[in-house]
Amino acid sequence: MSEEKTLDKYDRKILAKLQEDARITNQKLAEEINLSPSACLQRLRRLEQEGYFNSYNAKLNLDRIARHISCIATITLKNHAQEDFDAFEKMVEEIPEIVECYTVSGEFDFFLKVVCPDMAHYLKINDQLVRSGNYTVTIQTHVIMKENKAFRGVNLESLF
Amino acid sequence: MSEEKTLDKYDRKILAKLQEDARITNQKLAEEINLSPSACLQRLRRLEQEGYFNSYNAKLNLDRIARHISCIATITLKNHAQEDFDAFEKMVEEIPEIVECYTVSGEFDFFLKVVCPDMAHYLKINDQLVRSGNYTVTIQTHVIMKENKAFRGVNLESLF
DNA sequence: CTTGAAAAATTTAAGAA
DNA sequence: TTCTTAAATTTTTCAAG
Repeated sequence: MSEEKTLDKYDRKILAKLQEDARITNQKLAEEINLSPSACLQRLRRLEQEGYFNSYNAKLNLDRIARHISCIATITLKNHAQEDFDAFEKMVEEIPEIVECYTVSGEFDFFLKVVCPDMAHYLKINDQLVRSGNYTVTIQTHVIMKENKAFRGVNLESLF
Repeated sequence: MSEEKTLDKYDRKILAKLQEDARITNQKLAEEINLSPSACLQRLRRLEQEGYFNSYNAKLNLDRIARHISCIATITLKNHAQEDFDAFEKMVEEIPEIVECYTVSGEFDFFLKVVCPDMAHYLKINDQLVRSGNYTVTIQTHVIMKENKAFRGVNLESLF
């Protein structure tokens, strides 16, 4: 089987490099970590096979592409039965403008990130979240005014 | 110059596909959008040149890689002079465990996402944010218990 | 845009450390 | 095992049309 070995320094470098640049060629990757291309490719395929990568995504420069607003919403459900959570999560899944959703501890139940063409559009989604279903929610909206630090991967050094 | 033309349907498909799979080969990409490989590559290079992509990132399956916790923190500065914002943003920039930071409207000034090996480590960062500098902040921490929807790009359909 | 040829990268297979 | 080398395949890139 191909399971549960610890990651050595080459594996970690491969993970780190691909976080930074998912479109790097295997050949450049191999060169940067001092392995032959075929050994590097073999490791990459093994890591992929074993589920170390969730996805490879291009991050678009939305400002260049279309007028839009991004919001972070905090959500508090009125009732906390499992079915209330399930219903809310199902709704979230079906709304494509909601690009991220987390269940959290503390004052709120969920954090959402929503990307919309404009505020009118956002308000429709807000209404949909508040009214649809038989659960009741409290929503606080925070418009993103500046992205000070965009997600470009975690610092693996600080996790090992 | 190579500026300010509107995106046609091929361009949009290229952007959408690369959001979904940043490591797709140009050949497969060309096939999926019904263009010849060379025409497709020419468009991709032009889009890159014109700044439509911010980055290409592999999303790691952190659960598979190392024990860790992720938190969302809401931040409120006590003083709102420009220098207070600048000082806080500078500190955020220097802490690698902070993987995202947004300036927002509403009740809070910032949202942070933080990835740490454990809660003890998180508390150190919390202290660093509260004490360092001559600004004062209020921090509320929300531990992420479940990632209901991971970011895999925006729905371009809803923006056009 | 397309074709088609040259250059580069990926993938596979054989064998060494 | 995991690596390296080297050959076969595939992809990328470039030059015309």
